[in-house]
Amino acid sequence: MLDEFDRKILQVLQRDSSRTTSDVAEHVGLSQAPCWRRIQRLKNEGIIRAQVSLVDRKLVGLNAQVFAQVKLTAHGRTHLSDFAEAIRGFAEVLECYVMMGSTDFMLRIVTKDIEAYERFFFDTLSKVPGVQEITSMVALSEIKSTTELPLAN
Amino acid sequence: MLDEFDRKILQVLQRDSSRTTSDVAEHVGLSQAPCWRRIQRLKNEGIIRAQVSLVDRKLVGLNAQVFAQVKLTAHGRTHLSDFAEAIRGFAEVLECYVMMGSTDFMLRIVTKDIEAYERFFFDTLSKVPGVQEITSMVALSEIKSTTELPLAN
DNA sequence: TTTGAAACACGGACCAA
DNA sequence: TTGGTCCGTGTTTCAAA
Repeated sequence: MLDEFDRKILQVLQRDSSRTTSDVAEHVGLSQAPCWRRIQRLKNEGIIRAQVSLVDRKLVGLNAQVFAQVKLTAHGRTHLSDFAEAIRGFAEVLECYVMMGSTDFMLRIVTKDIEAYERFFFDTLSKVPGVQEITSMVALSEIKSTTELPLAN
Repeated sequence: MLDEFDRKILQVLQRDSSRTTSDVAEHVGLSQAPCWRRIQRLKNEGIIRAQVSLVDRKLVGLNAQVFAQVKLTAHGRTHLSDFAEAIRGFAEVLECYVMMGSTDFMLRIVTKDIEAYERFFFDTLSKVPGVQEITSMVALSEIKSTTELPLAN
């Protein structure tokens, strides 16, 4: 579905989407027009989902990062979409995955500091209907954090 | 450090950075030139770290997502930067955080399928010097996944 | 592949609050 | 100091020929 050109285009753009079409074209070994058409197609097909600015977490004062493992009650599991809906509404939760195994969900949560997490934990997350147990794991520092998917092949 | 205008600009751009300066300006209640100057400043100060395209993981055939908790040996912990260096070199590892508490690291890993993860696990991750124990947690589905930091205030 | 019109980024000059 | 309003130049997009 993706040929070598597409992959190279995506590799460039998921590193820096501010580069011009001709710049990308030169880098992947195409001329400007066909490269532009490919990028359009990748956008139309949803393969390029969005083009966003990445903001430095620390520089805007969001110093706390916590992973939370959430278990639902038996009743909560039968109303999973309610839980999902609630989670999507929390700006502090950047990621939430349904997990295989003993814990039901894995969340990555970002707040100003640990006190702010504590408030989010007690006032918001623990009050979501169906939540049985939450295990919080505080991240101390970041070794790697990227949005680049591994597209090499 | 960030006033109301800056915050609004960042909110818009971390959702869609393809919008034009005048478009952003109108949205935040500024005119084009001062808005442009602010965006430049945010880039220069590193608050806007990068501008990237987000690629749909499933549509490019990366179907497996795994969280791995890694513990190091006592010796490994004294050579933490070697471990960090190795991790940064693995394209499959999108995120890696140093954790507080019993597990040393939390990794988010993306591969084509579970078999590919298995290979990465045995052939690569478990062979990194200093690694003592790895607990793998497979993610089944995604409830939320965003790069938008919570900037409301 | 080339071309061209329209839109846009970029950045200076200058004034007003 | 920061925003507003001009202005021009050069680049980029995008859809034609």
